Amino acid sequence: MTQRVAVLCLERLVAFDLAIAVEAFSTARGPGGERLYDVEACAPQPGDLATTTGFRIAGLAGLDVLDRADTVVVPAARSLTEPPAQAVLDGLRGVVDRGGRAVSICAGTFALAYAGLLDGRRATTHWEWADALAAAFPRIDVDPDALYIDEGEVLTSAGLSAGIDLCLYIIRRDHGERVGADVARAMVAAPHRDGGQAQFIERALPSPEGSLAAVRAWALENLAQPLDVATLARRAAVSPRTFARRFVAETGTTPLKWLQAQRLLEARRLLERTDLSVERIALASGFGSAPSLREHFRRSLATTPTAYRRAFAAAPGVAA
DNA sequence: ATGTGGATCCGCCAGG
DNA sequence: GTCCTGGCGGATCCAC
Repeated sequence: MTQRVAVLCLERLVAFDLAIAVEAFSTARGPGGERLYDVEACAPQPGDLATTTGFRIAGLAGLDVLDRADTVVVPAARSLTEPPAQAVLDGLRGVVDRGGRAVSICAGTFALAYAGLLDGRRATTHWEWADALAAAFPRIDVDPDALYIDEGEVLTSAGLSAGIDLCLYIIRRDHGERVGADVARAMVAAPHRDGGQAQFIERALPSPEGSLAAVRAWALENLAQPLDVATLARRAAVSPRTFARRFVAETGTTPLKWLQAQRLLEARRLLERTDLSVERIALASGFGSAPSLREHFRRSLATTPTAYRRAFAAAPGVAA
């Protein structure tokens, strides 16, 4: 049941990206406190490796780790201005060919690109490298604005902290909202970028001038009722046009998309932690009807609310 | 499955 | 000249 995660380190590694993957996956715990991922860092040559920040990293396993990995994560590395060794490319492709998945953080996307895993697919990378990626690999549909992109067996993320978002997303997809939220809390990361409720609870400082954070917090408390841009704009005391513009600037997404993402998270939370009917949960999370909730589940999670609950609900007797 | 009315989004532009 | 605002129109998306 424990999934094997290999973190593939290449010369002149970005240490932060490595740490993201290692911390996130090795922090995830099941209901009994057991590790859900077995994380191992590897490199083309076992042993040690240079980072971009002066020090070296030691104790890395060899590429044979890839042969038994369910997931391979590639952090950024400066050496990726050139294609990695053939054995690295073969290893990456091998993971996907065996039904595993390949994940990249930041410029690690280049490794997946060199391996041909991104041809005909959407992908993202650090904004600073997006143009170079698109130029070098015309068959890849590069989206420089996305935080991360899920193409099923291949997932890519933008720079640095977007790697945290992606790892949390994967954990949440594998093991449900609750396990993801626990990892986020342990890492003191936002459970979902600019989403989730915990980050707004007992906010110590007043929101910065002009910020819409207070309106988002209010929206989170009122997800069950119909919310439209006009209503939110009125609460922010600006025109709908200005509200929409600021919203995108602050969150990187549009009001409706954000709202739907928050409602989906709430629905997942309720499915995992309560026995409420799907209909009740649909109403409580603001989807209005069970069919609407089902449609959103199908589109975003490729599953149904009932199947989701069966997979992720806390075992009976486990405290909520 | 398809259509329809309404909301949303986004480029554009004028005004402060 | 610059930045931000807010209104308009059309394409698109969404819910029913």
